[in-house]
Amino acid sequence: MNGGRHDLGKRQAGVDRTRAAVLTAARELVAAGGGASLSVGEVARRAGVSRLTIYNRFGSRSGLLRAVAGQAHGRPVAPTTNGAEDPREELRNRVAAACAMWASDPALFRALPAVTSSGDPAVLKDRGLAERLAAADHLRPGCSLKEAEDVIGALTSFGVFDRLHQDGRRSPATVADILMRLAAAILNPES
Amino acid sequence: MNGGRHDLGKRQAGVDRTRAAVLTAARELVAAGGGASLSVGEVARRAGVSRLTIYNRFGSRSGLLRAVAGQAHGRPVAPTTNGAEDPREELRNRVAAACAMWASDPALFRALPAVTSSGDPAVLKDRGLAERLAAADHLRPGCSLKEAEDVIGALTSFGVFDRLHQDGRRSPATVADILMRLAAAILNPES
DNA sequence: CGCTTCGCTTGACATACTGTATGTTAATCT
DNA sequence: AGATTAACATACAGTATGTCAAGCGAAGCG
Repeated sequence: MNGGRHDLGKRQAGVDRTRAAVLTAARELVAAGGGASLSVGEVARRAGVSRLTIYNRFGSRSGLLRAVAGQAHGRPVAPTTNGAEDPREELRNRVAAACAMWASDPALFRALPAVTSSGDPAVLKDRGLAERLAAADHLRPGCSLKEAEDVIGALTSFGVFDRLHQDGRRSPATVADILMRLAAAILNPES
Repeated sequence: MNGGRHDLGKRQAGVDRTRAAVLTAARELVAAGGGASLSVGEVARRAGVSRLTIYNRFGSRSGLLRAVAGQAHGRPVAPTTNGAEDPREELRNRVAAACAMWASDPALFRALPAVTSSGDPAVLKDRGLAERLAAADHLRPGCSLKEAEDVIGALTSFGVFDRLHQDGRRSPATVADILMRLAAAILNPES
């Protein structure tokens, strides 16, 4: 016996559609500002499903919000432009990718931390980037590996982007330029 | 007529003590992580007052949390070391003051935005600082006034400090040094 | 001293949300 | 056909926020 597990077959499509509808509704409501004061019933009403269905799919209110956060942080906007030969080029790609991601739905990312109660989970944790910069001798003398990592993490965080983005008055590309000028503080000035 | 207002006299001390006890209890509970899931009853129990007293003082749960945020952001840690003659020195003081403030209770500031649902209210808005830097020709050529302001705001935000502070593994002074190196990106390189 | 004011308390109450339990319906798979 | 599963409705316990009414006690007033 396969554990009594049934093959859902055609019904799986309906299940996925239901799950997607719930996640979309929850994401919209979170982005609309109702982050902390979001009720499961409201999500159910907007998604056109029963409240119990949400509990069956996601277990609890926290589970639902965690799923929203996971979905938001898991969708890469840029086609993962890694693999550049020059680590400094990789850094620029990394900064640009972060800006593009945050710009894709600022309201959502602004409301998410109030919901997940765990700081930005290092959306794109590139621990290797700082090491590659150091290996290529591109780090400013006296700048430790840990400092480089933390500075990159801080500069690519949503909070920094959001302040520089200014509700769209600056383009994501302009923000990325500013961030790269700031990131120069950890780079080797010569060449 | 003074509106029939009674002079509280000695009782005013008790009122202030009650208010302070409530605010302290709420601040501790918020810092303890119960930011979003904080109940008025829990605060009342910890403060040793009635739940209704909190409603009388602060009107509502939101009012209480707003009072906590206002108190936290309103207490200057450094004796407002403004008035330096060199704007660049003023910038350093500003960065150091921000670091000292955030370091005074990181857990509280970490939990606050999840509660006030309004981003950091620009704790120390020094609009004049960027203008003084520009007037003294200390801004990097091509760096607009708005960019300077926003970069200063971003670098002195709690989120950036918290990432660099690393739960105390870096001292606030070290964090301030890193931030000053980053801030050099908006300063005029010559002299 | 009598009286009033005002902060604070207790108790009860209406409403809303979370999470669980029970049972039903309809669709799909074996 | 029979088993299985997603989704449904209803009801329930527990807890949260706010509101209302009545009362106590300390400090002020005449």
